Amino acid sequence: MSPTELSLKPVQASHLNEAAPKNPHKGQQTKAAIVDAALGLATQIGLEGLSIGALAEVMRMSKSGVFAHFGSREELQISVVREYHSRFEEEVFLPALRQPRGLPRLCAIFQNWMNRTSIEIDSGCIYISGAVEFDDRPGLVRDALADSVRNWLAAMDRAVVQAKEAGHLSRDADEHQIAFEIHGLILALHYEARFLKTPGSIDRAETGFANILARNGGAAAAARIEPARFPPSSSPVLPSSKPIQR
Amino acid sequence: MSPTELSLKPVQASHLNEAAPKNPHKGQQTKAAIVDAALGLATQIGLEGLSIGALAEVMRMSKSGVFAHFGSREELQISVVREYHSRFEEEVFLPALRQPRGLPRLCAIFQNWMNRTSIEIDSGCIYISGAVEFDDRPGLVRDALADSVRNWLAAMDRAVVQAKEAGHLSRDADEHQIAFEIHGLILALHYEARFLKTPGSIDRAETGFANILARNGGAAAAARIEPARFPPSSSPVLPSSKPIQR
DNA sequence: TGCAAAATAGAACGATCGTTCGTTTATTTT
DNA sequence: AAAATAAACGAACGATCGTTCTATTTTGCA
Repeated sequence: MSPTELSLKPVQASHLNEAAPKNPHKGQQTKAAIVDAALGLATQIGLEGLSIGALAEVMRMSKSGVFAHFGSREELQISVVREYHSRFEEEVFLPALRQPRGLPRLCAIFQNWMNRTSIEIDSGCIYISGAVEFDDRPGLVRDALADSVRNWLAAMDRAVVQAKEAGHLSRDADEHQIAFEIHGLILALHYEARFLKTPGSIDRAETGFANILARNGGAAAAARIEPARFPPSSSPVLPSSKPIQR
Repeated sequence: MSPTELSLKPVQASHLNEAAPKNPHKGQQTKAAIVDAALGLATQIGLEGLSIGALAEVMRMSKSGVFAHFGSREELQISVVREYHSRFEEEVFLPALRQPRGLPRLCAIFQNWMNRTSIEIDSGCIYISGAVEFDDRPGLVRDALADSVRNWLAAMDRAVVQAKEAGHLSRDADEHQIAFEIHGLILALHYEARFLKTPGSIDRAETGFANILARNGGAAAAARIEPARFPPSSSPVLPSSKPIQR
Protein backbone atom coordinates (compact mmCIF):
# COMPACT_ATOMS: atom_id res chain seq x y z
CA MET A 1 0.00 0.00 0.00
CA SER A 2 0.94 3.57 -0.42
CA PRO A 3 2.84 5.23 2.41
CA THR A 4 -0.05 7.39 3.43
CA GLU A 5 -2.83 4.88 2.92
CA LEU A 6 -4.18 6.78 -0.03
CA SER A 7 -7.01 4.92 -1.60
CA LEU A 8 -5.64 4.34 -5.05
CA LYS A 9 -8.89 3.51 -6.65
CA PRO A 10 -8.64 2.59 -10.30
CA VAL A 11 -9.93 5.22 -12.63
CA GLN A 12 -11.44 5.04 -16.05
CA ALA A 13 -10.58 7.76 -18.49
CA SER A 14 -14.05 9.16 -17.89
CA HIS A 15 -14.45 12.78 -18.83
CA LEU A 16 -11.36 12.86 -20.99
CA ASN A 17 -12.22 12.82 -24.65
CA GLU A 18 -12.49 9.08 -24.68
CA ALA A 19 -15.02 9.07 -27.44
CA ALA A 20 -12.81 11.19 -29.63
CA PRO A 21 -13.54 9.92 -33.09
CA LYS A 22 -10.61 10.52 -35.34
CA ASN A 23 -7.57 10.13 -33.09
CA PRO A 24 -4.83 8.41 -35.01
CA HIS A 25 -3.10 5.91 -32.78
CA LYS A 26 -5.14 5.66 -29.64
CA GLY A 27 -1.97 5.80 -27.60
CA GLN A 28 -2.44 9.52 -27.28
CA GLN A 29 -5.74 9.05 -25.52
CA THR A 30 -4.37 6.65 -22.97
CA LYS A 31 -1.33 8.86 -22.53
CA ALA A 32 -3.65 11.72 -21.72
CA ALA A 33 -5.52 9.49 -19.31
CA ILE A 34 -2.25 8.51 -17.66
CA VAL A 35 -1.21 12.12 -17.28
CA ASP A 36 -4.61 12.88 -15.84
CA ALA A 37 -4.25 10.14 -13.23
CA ALA A 38 -0.63 11.12 -12.60
CA LEU A 39 -1.69 14.67 -11.92
CA GLY A 40 -4.22 13.41 -9.43
CA LEU A 41 -1.56 11.41 -7.64
CA ALA A 42 1.06 14.13 -7.81
CA THR A 43 -1.15 16.77 -6.27
CA GLN A 44 -1.66 14.51 -3.27
CA ILE A 45 1.75 12.99 -2.71
CA GLY A 46 3.95 15.34 -4.69
CA LEU A 47 5.89 15.04 -7.90
CA GLU A 48 8.66 13.17 -6.12
CA GLY A 49 6.27 10.77 -4.46
CA LEU A 50 4.72 9.96 -7.80
CA SER A 51 5.76 6.40 -8.68
CA ILE A 52 5.22 4.54 -11.89
CA GLY A 53 4.12 1.44 -10.02
CA ALA A 54 1.33 3.21 -8.17
CA LEU A 55 0.33 4.99 -11.34
CA ALA A 56 0.14 1.70 -13.21
CA GLU A 57 -2.04 0.29 -10.47
CA VAL A 58 -4.45 3.18 -10.74
CA MET A 59 -4.55 2.82 -14.50
CA ARG A 60 -4.90 -0.94 -14.34
CA MET A 61 -1.90 -1.23 -16.57
CA SER A 62 1.52 -2.75 -16.32
CA LYS A 63 4.43 -0.64 -15.15
CA SER A 64 6.18 -1.02 -18.47
CA GLY A 65 3.02 -0.12 -20.33
CA VAL A 66 2.80 3.16 -18.50
CA PHE A 67 6.51 3.74 -18.69
CA ALA A 68 6.64 3.31 -22.46
CA HIS A 69 4.58 6.44 -22.95
CA PHE A 70 7.19 8.65 -21.40
CA GLY A 71 10.55 6.94 -21.60
CA SER A 72 11.59 8.19 -18.20
CA ARG A 73 10.09 9.22 -14.91
CA GLU A 74 11.43 12.71 -15.40
CA GLU A 75 9.49 13.05 -18.65
CA LEU A 76 6.37 11.87 -16.86
CA GLN A 77 6.86 14.50 -14.17
CA ILE A 78 7.35 17.18 -16.79
CA SER A 79 4.15 16.10 -18.51
CA VAL A 80 2.34 16.46 -15.22
CA VAL A 81 3.72 19.94 -14.71
CA ARG A 82 2.63 20.96 -18.18
CA GLU A 83 -0.82 19.56 -17.64
CA TYR A 84 -1.16 21.41 -14.36
CA HIS A 85 0.02 24.58 -16.02
CA SER A 86 -2.57 24.44 -18.75
CA ARG A 87 -5.37 23.66 -16.32
CA PHE A 88 -4.31 26.46 -14.04
CA GLU A 89 -4.21 28.86 -16.93
CA GLU A 90 -7.57 27.72 -18.17
CA GLU A 91 -9.21 27.92 -14.79
CA VAL A 92 -7.61 30.96 -13.19
CA PHE A 93 -6.11 33.18 -15.82
CA LEU A 94 -8.08 32.97 -19.04
CA PRO A 95 -11.56 33.54 -17.56
CA ALA A 96 -10.26 36.69 -15.90
CA LEU A 97 -9.35 38.10 -19.28
CA ARG A 98 -13.03 38.55 -19.94
CA GLN A 99 -13.00 41.27 -17.31
CA PRO A 100 -11.87 44.73 -18.39
CA ARG A 101 -8.28 45.67 -17.66
CA GLY A 102 -7.48 47.20 -14.34
CA LEU A 103 -9.05 46.49 -11.01
CA PRO A 104 -11.90 44.33 -12.31
CA ARG A 105 -9.49 41.92 -13.95
CA LEU A 106 -7.15 41.94 -10.97
CA CYS A 107 -10.03 41.10 -8.66
CA ALA A 108 -11.18 38.36 -10.98
CA ILE A 109 -7.69 36.88 -11.01
CA PHE A 110 -7.53 36.90 -7.25
CA GLN A 111 -10.98 35.40 -6.87
CA ASN A 112 -10.28 32.65 -9.36
CA TRP A 113 -6.97 31.96 -7.67
CA MET A 114 -8.70 31.81 -4.32
CA ASN A 115 -11.27 29.39 -5.63
CA ARG A 116 -8.56 27.16 -7.06
CA THR A 117 -6.56 27.34 -3.82
CA SER A 118 -9.64 26.56 -1.77
CA ILE A 119 -10.07 23.35 -3.71
CA GLU A 120 -6.40 22.60 -3.34
CA ILE A 121 -6.73 22.71 0.42
CA ASP A 122 -8.02 19.20 -0.04
CA SER A 123 -6.21 18.07 -3.15
CA GLY A 124 -2.84 19.78 -2.89
CA CYS A 125 -1.01 22.16 -5.19
CA ILE A 126 1.91 21.22 -7.40
CA TYR A 127 3.26 24.75 -7.61
CA ILE A 128 3.67 24.76 -3.84
CA SER A 129 4.76 21.20 -3.16
CA GLY A 130 6.96 21.20 -6.24
CA ALA A 131 8.71 24.35 -5.10
CA VAL A 132 9.74 22.61 -1.91
CA GLU A 133 10.73 19.38 -3.61
CA PHE A 134 12.83 21.06 -6.28
CA ASP A 135 14.28 24.04 -4.37
CA ASP A 136 17.84 23.01 -4.89
CA ARG A 137 17.52 20.06 -7.24
CA PRO A 138 18.49 21.16 -10.72
CA GLY A 139 17.01 19.47 -13.75
CA LEU A 140 14.32 19.66 -16.36
CA VAL A 141 11.47 19.18 -13.89
CA ARG A 142 12.59 22.09 -11.83
CA ASP A 143 12.98 24.21 -14.94
CA ALA A 144 9.49 23.38 -16.19
CA LEU A 145 8.05 24.08 -12.77
CA ALA A 146 9.86 27.36 -12.24
CA ASP A 147 9.05 28.57 -15.75
CA SER A 148 5.42 27.78 -15.19
CA VAL A 149 5.23 29.59 -11.86
CA ARG A 150 7.17 32.59 -13.12
CA ASN A 151 4.83 32.75 -16.06
CA TRP A 152 1.84 32.89 -13.80
CA LEU A 153 3.29 35.36 -11.33
CA ALA A 154 4.30 37.60 -14.21
CA ALA A 155 0.76 37.50 -15.51
CA MET A 156 -0.58 38.55 -12.16
CA ASP A 157 2.08 41.22 -11.95
CA ARG A 158 0.91 42.59 -15.28
CA ALA A 159 -2.64 42.76 -14.02
CA VAL A 160 -1.50 44.88 -11.08
CA VAL A 161 0.48 47.16 -13.34
CA GLN A 162 -2.52 47.61 -15.60
CA ALA A 163 -4.71 48.41 -12.61
CA LYS A 164 -2.34 51.16 -11.68
CA GLU A 165 -2.11 52.44 -15.26
CA ALA A 166 -5.87 52.56 -15.40
CA GLY A 167 -5.85 54.80 -12.37
CA HIS A 168 -7.51 52.21 -10.20
CA LEU A 169 -4.61 52.26 -7.78
CA SER A 170 -2.95 55.28 -6.28
CA ARG A 171 -0.03 56.78 -8.14
CA ASP A 172 2.54 55.82 -5.51
CA ALA A 173 1.45 52.17 -5.34
CA ASP A 174 4.30 49.71 -5.75
CA GLU A 175 2.98 47.13 -8.22
CA HIS A 176 5.54 44.43 -7.57
CA GLN A 177 5.16 44.83 -3.84
CA ILE A 178 1.44 44.30 -4.23
CA ALA A 179 1.97 41.17 -6.29
CA PHE A 180 4.40 39.85 -3.67
CA GLU A 181 1.95 40.41 -0.86
CA ILE A 182 -0.88 38.74 -2.76
CA HIS A 183 1.33 35.73 -3.34
CA GLY A 184 2.02 35.64 0.38
CA LEU A 185 -1.69 35.58 1.16
CA ILE A 186 -2.23 32.57 -1.06
CA LEU A 187 0.74 30.76 0.43
CA ALA A 188 -0.37 31.47 3.99
CA LEU A 189 -3.85 30.28 3.15
CA HIS A 190 -2.52 27.04 1.73
CA TYR A 191 -0.16 26.48 4.63
CA GLU A 192 -2.55 27.22 7.45
CA ALA A 193 -5.61 25.59 5.93
CA ARG A 194 -4.03 22.50 4.42
CA PHE A 195 -1.32 21.69 6.92
CA LEU A 196 -2.47 23.24 10.18
CA LYS A 197 -6.20 22.99 9.48
CA THR A 198 -6.68 26.44 10.91
CA PRO A 199 -10.32 27.46 10.43
CA GLY A 200 -11.14 30.82 8.90
CA SER A 201 -8.06 30.97 6.73
CA ILE A 202 -10.01 31.67 3.57
CA ASP A 203 -11.56 34.75 5.10
CA ARG A 204 -8.14 35.86 6.29
CA ALA A 205 -6.77 35.71 2.76
CA GLU A 206 -9.71 37.62 1.34
CA THR A 207 -9.49 40.24 4.05
CA GLY A 208 -5.80 40.52 3.32
CA PHE A 209 -6.53 41.25 -0.33
CA ALA A 210 -9.05 43.88 0.66
CA ASN A 211 -6.44 45.43 2.94
CA ILE A 212 -3.97 45.62 0.11
CA LEU A 213 -6.48 47.33 -2.13
CA ALA A 214 -7.51 49.73 0.59
CA ARG A 215 -3.94 50.76 1.27
CA ASN A 216 -3.30 51.41 -2.42
CA GLY A 217 -6.46 53.31 -3.11
CA GLY A 218 -8.14 50.41 -4.80
CA ALA A 219 -11.15 50.26 -2.54
CA ALA A 220 -12.26 53.74 -3.54
CA ALA A 221 -11.68 52.93 -7.18
CA ALA A 222 -13.64 49.74 -6.83
CA ALA A 223 -16.60 51.62 -5.47
CA ARG A 224 -16.27 54.08 -8.35
CA ILE A 225 -16.18 51.41 -11.06
CA GLU A 226 -18.95 49.12 -9.99
CA PRO A 227 -20.24 49.39 -6.44
CA ALA A 228 -20.49 46.31 -4.26
CA ARG A 229 -18.79 44.17 -6.83
CA PHE A 230 -15.36 43.78 -5.25
CA PRO A 231 -13.94 41.91 -2.29
CA PRO A 232 -14.83 41.26 0.32
CA SER A 233 -18.04 41.07 -1.61
CA SER A 234 -19.48 37.61 -1.40
CA SER A 235 -20.41 37.15 -5.04
CA PRO A 236 -17.59 35.33 -6.76
CA VAL A 237 -16.48 36.54 -10.15
CA LEU A 238 -16.71 33.01 -11.40
CA PRO A 239 -18.94 30.41 -9.86
CA SER A 240 -16.75 28.26 -7.66
CA SER A 241 -16.91 24.64 -8.69
CA LYS A 242 -17.13 23.38 -5.14
CA PRO A 243 -18.40 24.40 -1.74
CA ILE A 244 -15.67 25.87 0.35
CA GLN A 245 -14.42 25.27 3.85
CA ARG A 246 -14.37 28.39 5.91
CA MET B 1 25.50 9.24 -5.12
CA SER B 2 22.63 11.13 -3.63
CA PRO B 3 19.75 12.02 -5.93
CA THR B 4 20.59 15.67 -5.98
CA GLU B 5 24.35 15.36 -6.03
CA LEU B 6 24.67 16.90 -2.60
CA SER B 7 28.21 16.75 -1.36
CA LEU B 8 27.78 14.56 1.67
CA LYS B 9 31.01 15.49 3.30
CA PRO B 10 31.71 13.67 6.53
CA VAL B 11 31.37 15.76 9.60
CA GLN B 12 32.96 15.55 12.99
CA ALA B 13 30.84 16.34 16.00
CA SER B 14 32.69 19.65 16.21
CA HIS B 15 30.94 22.31 18.22
CA LEU B 16 28.68 19.91 20.05
CA ASN B 17 29.87 19.37 23.58
CA GLU B 18 32.32 16.74 22.47
CA ALA B 19 34.67 17.46 25.34
CA ALA B 20 31.88 17.05 27.85
CA PRO B 21 33.62 15.54 30.82
CA LYS B 22 31.23 13.46 32.83
CA ASN B 23 28.74 12.07 30.35
CA PRO B 24 27.65 8.65 31.48
CA HIS B 25 27.25 6.44 28.44
CA LYS B 26 28.80 8.33 25.59
CA GLY B 27 26.00 7.17 23.34
CA GLN B 28 24.13 10.35 24.09
CA GLN B 29 26.90 12.45 22.64
CA THR B 30 27.01 10.57 19.40
CA LYS B 31 23.24 10.56 19.25
CA ALA B 32 23.28 14.33 19.52
CA ALA B 33 25.91 14.45 16.80
CA ILE B 34 23.75 12.24 14.61
CA VAL B 35 20.71 14.45 15.14
CA ASP B 36 22.84 17.46 14.31
CA ALA B 37 23.94 15.92 11.05
CA ALA B 38 20.44 14.67 10.33
CA LEU B 39 19.07 18.17 10.77
CA GLY B 40 21.62 19.42 8.31
CA LEU B 41 20.55 16.84 5.76
CA ALA B 42 16.84 17.26 6.41
CA THR B 43 16.87 21.00 5.89
CA GLN B 44 18.34 20.46 2.44
CA ILE B 45 16.50 17.40 1.14
CA GLY B 46 13.53 17.31 3.48
CA LEU B 47 12.46 15.02 6.28
CA GLU B 48 11.21 12.46 3.79
CA GLY B 49 14.40 12.57 1.77
CA LEU B 50 16.45 11.94 4.89
CA SER B 51 17.84 8.42 4.61
CA ILE B 52 19.69 6.44 7.22
CA GLY B 53 22.24 5.30 4.69
CA ALA B 54 23.21 8.81 3.69
CA LEU B 55 23.24 9.86 7.32
CA ALA B 56 25.54 6.97 8.22
CA GLU B 57 27.87 7.98 5.43
CA VAL B 58 28.05 11.53 6.74
CA MET B 59 28.69 10.25 10.24
CA ARG B 60 31.23 7.70 9.09
CA MET B 61 29.21 5.05 10.87
CA SER B 62 27.41 1.92 9.83
CA LYS B 63 23.74 2.09 9.00
CA SER B 64 22.87 -0.19 11.86
CA GLY B 65 24.98 1.85 14.23
CA VAL B 66 23.02 4.97 13.40
CA PHE B 67 19.73 3.12 13.37
CA ALA B 68 20.23 1.67 16.84
CA HIS B 69 20.06 5.12 18.41
CA PHE B 70 16.50 5.65 17.25
CA GLY B 71 14.87 2.31 16.66
CA SER B 72 13.00 3.57 13.63
CA ARG B 73 13.28 6.14 10.94
CA GLU B 74 10.18 7.86 12.24
CA GLU B 75 11.80 8.37 15.62
CA LEU B 76 14.82 9.85 13.89
CA GLN B 77 12.60 12.29 12.03
CA ILE B 78 10.86 13.27 15.22
CA SER B 79 14.19 13.90 16.88
CA VAL B 80 15.11 16.16 14.00
CA VAL B 81 11.87 18.10 14.35
CA ARG B 82 12.45 18.56 18.07
CA GLU B 83 15.98 19.72 17.49
CA TYR B 84 14.83 22.23 14.90
CA HIS B 85 12.14 23.43 17.25
CA SER B 86 14.54 24.15 20.06
CA ARG B 87 17.00 25.92 17.80
CA PHE B 88 14.26 28.02 16.29
CA GLU B 89 13.01 28.96 19.71
CA GLU B 90 16.48 29.79 20.89
CA GLU B 91 17.35 31.85 17.87
CA VAL B 92 14.09 33.61 17.03
CA PHE B 93 11.81 33.67 20.02
CA LEU B 94 13.83 33.80 23.24
CA PRO B 95 16.08 36.72 22.31
CA ALA B 96 13.01 38.77 21.46
CA LEU B 97 11.75 38.35 25.00
CA ARG B 98 14.47 40.73 26.11
CA GLN B 99 12.55 43.47 24.33
CA PRO B 100 9.68 45.10 26.22
CA ARG B 101 6.20 43.85 25.44
CA GLY B 102 4.33 45.42 22.61
CA LEU B 103 5.67 46.75 19.37
CA PRO B 104 9.36 46.48 20.28
CA ARG B 105 9.06 42.79 20.96
CA LEU B 106 6.92 42.20 17.90
CA CYS B 107 9.46 43.94 15.72
CA ALA B 108 12.25 41.93 17.29
CA ILE B 109 10.37 38.73 16.59
CA PHE B 110 9.88 39.68 12.98
CA GLN B 111 13.47 40.73 12.52
CA ASN B 112 14.81 37.55 14.08
CA TRP B 113 12.45 35.52 11.96
CA MET B 114 13.59 37.39 8.89
CA ASN B 115 17.22 36.74 9.71
CA ARG B 116 16.55 33.07 10.20
CA THR B 117 14.54 32.88 6.97
CA SER B 118 17.25 34.71 5.08
CA ILE B 119 19.71 32.02 6.09
CA GLU B 120 17.22 29.35 5.19
CA ILE B 121 17.04 30.68 1.67
CA ASP B 122 20.23 28.69 1.25
CA SER B 123 19.77 25.91 3.76
CA GLY B 124 16.05 25.22 3.64
CA CYS B 125 13.39 25.26 6.32
CA ILE B 126 11.85 22.20 7.90
CA TYR B 127 8.67 23.98 8.94
CA ILE B 128 7.99 24.79 5.31
CA SER B 129 9.21 21.65 3.56
CA GLY B 130 7.74 19.48 6.30
CA ALA B 131 4.36 21.11 5.92
CA VAL B 132 4.28 20.07 2.29
CA GLU B 133 5.59 16.57 2.92
CA PHE B 134 3.18 15.83 5.74
CA ASP B 135 0.06 17.72 4.58
CA ASP B 136 -2.12 14.68 4.49
CA ARG B 137 0.10 12.00 5.93
CA PRO B 138 -0.98 11.27 9.47
CA GLY B 139 1.51 10.05 12.04
CA LEU B 140 3.80 11.09 14.82
CA VAL B 141 6.11 13.11 12.60
CA ARG B 142 3.25 15.19 11.33
CA ASP B 143 1.99 15.69 14.87
CA ALA B 144 5.37 16.82 16.15
CA LEU B 145 5.75 19.15 13.23
CA ALA B 146 2.30 20.67 13.47
CA ASP B 147 2.55 21.11 17.23
CA SER B 148 5.85 22.85 16.82
CA VAL B 149 4.60 25.23 14.17
CA ARG B 150 1.38 25.99 16.02
CA ASN B 151 3.42 26.69 19.10
CA TRP B 152 5.49 29.23 17.24
CA LEU B 153 2.61 30.88 15.42
CA ALA B 154 0.74 31.17 18.71
CA ALA B 155 3.74 32.86 20.27
CA MET B 156 3.85 35.38 17.48
CA ASP B 157 0.11 35.85 17.76
CA ARG B 158 0.54 36.67 21.43
CA ALA B 159 3.13 39.28 20.61
CA VAL B 160 0.68 40.99 18.27
CA VAL B 161 -2.05 40.88 20.89
CA GLN B 162 0.26 42.40 23.45
CA ALA B 163 1.24 45.14 21.01
CA LYS B 164 -2.38 46.06 20.66
CA GLU B 165 -2.99 45.88 24.41
CA ALA B 166 -0.05 48.19 24.94
CA GLY B 167 -1.72 50.70 22.68
CA HIS B 168 0.95 50.35 20.03
CA LEU B 169 -1.61 49.31 17.47
CA SER B 170 -4.88 51.01 16.70
CA ARG B 171 -7.91 49.86 18.63
CA ASP B 172 -9.62 48.31 15.61
CA ALA B 173 -6.61 46.28 14.52
CA ASP B 174 -7.33 42.59 13.97
CA GLU B 175 -4.51 40.76 15.74
CA HIS B 176 -4.98 37.39 14.12
CA GLN B 177 -5.29 38.94 10.71
CA ILE B 178 -1.98 40.68 11.29
CA ALA B 179 -0.32 37.44 12.32
CA PHE B 180 -1.71 35.72 9.24
CA GLU B 181 -0.37 38.38 6.93
CA ILE B 182 3.06 38.31 8.56
CA HIS B 183 3.18 34.58 8.07
CA GLY B 184 2.34 35.12 4.43
CA LEU B 185 5.23 37.52 4.01
CA ILE B 186 7.69 34.97 5.36
CA LEU B 187 6.28 32.24 3.15
CA ALA B 188 6.39 34.42 0.06
CA LEU B 189 9.97 35.38 0.87
CA HIS B 190 10.98 31.77 1.20
CA TYR B 191 9.17 30.74 -1.96
CA GLU B 192 10.36 33.50 -4.22
CA ALA B 193 13.90 33.69 -2.91
CA ARG B 194 14.66 30.00 -2.49
CA PHE B 195 12.76 28.47 -5.37
CA LEU B 196 12.43 31.24 -7.94
CA LYS B 197 15.61 33.08 -6.97
CA THR B 198 13.76 36.36 -7.35
CA PRO B 199 16.09 39.18 -6.27
CA GLY B 200 14.86 41.76 -3.80
CA SER B 201 12.53 39.42 -1.98
CA ILE B 202 13.97 40.25 1.42
CA ASP B 203 13.20 43.92 0.95
CA ARG B 204 9.71 43.01 -0.20
CA ALA B 205 9.05 41.11 3.01
CA GLU B 206 10.36 43.92 5.17
CA THR B 207 8.36 46.49 3.28
CA GLY B 208 5.33 44.28 3.70
CA PHE B 209 5.82 44.26 7.45
CA ALA B 210 6.13 48.03 7.49
CA ASN B 211 2.93 48.25 5.48
CA ILE B 212 1.11 46.12 8.02
CA LEU B 213 2.31 48.30 10.87
CA ALA B 214 1.41 51.47 9.03
CA ARG B 215 -2.11 50.28 8.32
CA ASN B 216 -2.64 49.35 11.96
CA GLY B 217 -1.24 52.51 13.47
CA GLY B 218 2.01 50.87 14.42
CA ALA B 219 4.27 53.20 12.50
CA ALA B 220 3.16 56.20 14.53
CA ALA B 221 3.52 54.23 17.73
CA ALA B 222 6.97 53.12 16.70
CA ALA B 223 8.08 56.69 16.22
CA ARG B 224 6.60 57.52 19.60
CA ILE B 225 8.39 54.74 21.45
CA GLU B 226 11.86 54.92 20.06
CA PRO B 227 12.38 56.88 16.86
CA ALA B 228 14.22 55.31 13.94
CA ARG B 229 14.35 51.96 15.62
CA PHE B 230 11.74 50.09 13.69
CA PRO B 231 11.46 48.70 10.20
CA PRO B 232 12.34 49.45 7.60
CA SER B 233 15.26 50.65 9.68
CA SER B 234 18.41 48.91 8.65
CA SER B 235 19.79 48.10 12.09
CA PRO B 236 18.83 44.58 13.00
CA VAL B 237 17.54 43.88 16.47
CA LEU B 238 19.93 41.00 16.69
CA PRO B 239 23.12 40.86 14.71
CA SER B 240 22.44 38.57 11.77
CA SER B 241 24.86 35.68 11.74
CA LYS B 242 25.40 35.86 8.01
CA PRO B 243 25.43 38.36 5.19
CA ILE B 244 22.18 38.38 3.32
CA GLN B 245 21.24 38.18 -0.32
CA ARG B 246 19.08 41.07 -1.36
C1' DT C 1 -9.02 -9.61 -44.55
C1' DG C 2 -4.23 -9.40 -43.88
C1' DC C 3 -0.03 -6.94 -42.34
C1' DA C 4 2.92 -3.70 -40.37
C1' DA C 5 3.18 -0.81 -36.62
C1' DA C 6 1.96 0.65 -32.26
C1' DA C 7 0.62 -0.47 -27.63
C1' DT C 8 0.83 -3.30 -23.71
C1' DA C 9 2.39 -7.13 -20.85
C1' DG C 10 5.64 -9.74 -18.18
C1' DA C 11 9.80 -10.89 -16.23
C1' DA C 12 14.12 -9.51 -14.72
C1' DC C 13 18.05 -6.17 -13.58
C1' DG C 14 20.61 -3.38 -10.21
C1' DA C 15 20.07 -0.05 -6.77
C1' DT C 16 18.38 1.75 -2.50
C1' DC C 17 15.45 1.66 1.19
C1' DG C 18 14.29 0.53 6.42
C1' DT C 19 14.94 -3.06 9.37
C1' DT C 20 16.69 -7.36 11.81
C1' DC C 21 20.09 -10.23 13.87
C1' DG C 22 24.28 -12.12 15.67
C1' DT C 23 28.84 -10.68 16.58
C1' DT C 24 32.58 -7.76 17.87
C1' DT C 25 34.52 -3.81 19.87
C1' DA C 26 34.39 0.04 23.58
C1' DT C 27 33.29 1.60 27.65
C1' DT C 28 31.91 1.45 32.40
C1' DT C 29 31.53 -0.86 36.80
C1' DT C 30 32.94 -4.13 40.15
C1' DA D 1 42.23 -6.93 35.89
C1' DA D 2 37.80 -9.18 35.28
C1' DA D 3 33.06 -8.98 34.54
C1' DA D 4 29.06 -6.59 32.82
C1' DT D 5 26.96 -3.42 29.94
C1' DA D 6 26.56 -0.38 26.05
C1' DA D 7 27.71 0.90 21.38
C1' DA D 8 28.90 -0.08 16.82
C1' DC D 9 29.53 -3.21 13.08
C1' DG D 10 28.54 -6.19 8.95
C1' DA D 11 25.82 -9.02 6.49
C1' DA D 12 21.46 -10.18 5.02
C1' DC D 13 16.22 -9.73 4.51
C1' DG D 14 12.21 -8.30 1.81
C1' DA D 15 10.26 -4.56 -0.45
C1' DT D 16 10.04 -0.98 -3.86
C1' DC D 17 12.03 1.84 -7.11
C1' DG D 18 13.12 3.18 -12.29
C1' DT D 19 14.50 0.95 -16.19
C1' DT D 20 15.44 -2.58 -19.91
C1' DC D 21 14.37 -6.31 -22.75
C1' DT D 22 11.70 -9.53 -25.22
C1' DA D 23 7.12 -11.31 -26.21
C1' DT D 24 2.34 -10.76 -27.12
C1' DT D 25 -1.70 -8.38 -28.07
C1' DT D 26 -4.19 -4.74 -30.16
C1' DT D 27 -4.85 -1.28 -33.49
C1' DG D 28 -5.14 1.31 -37.96
C1' DC D 29 -4.73 1.14 -42.71
C1' DA D 30 -4.21 -1.03 -47.48
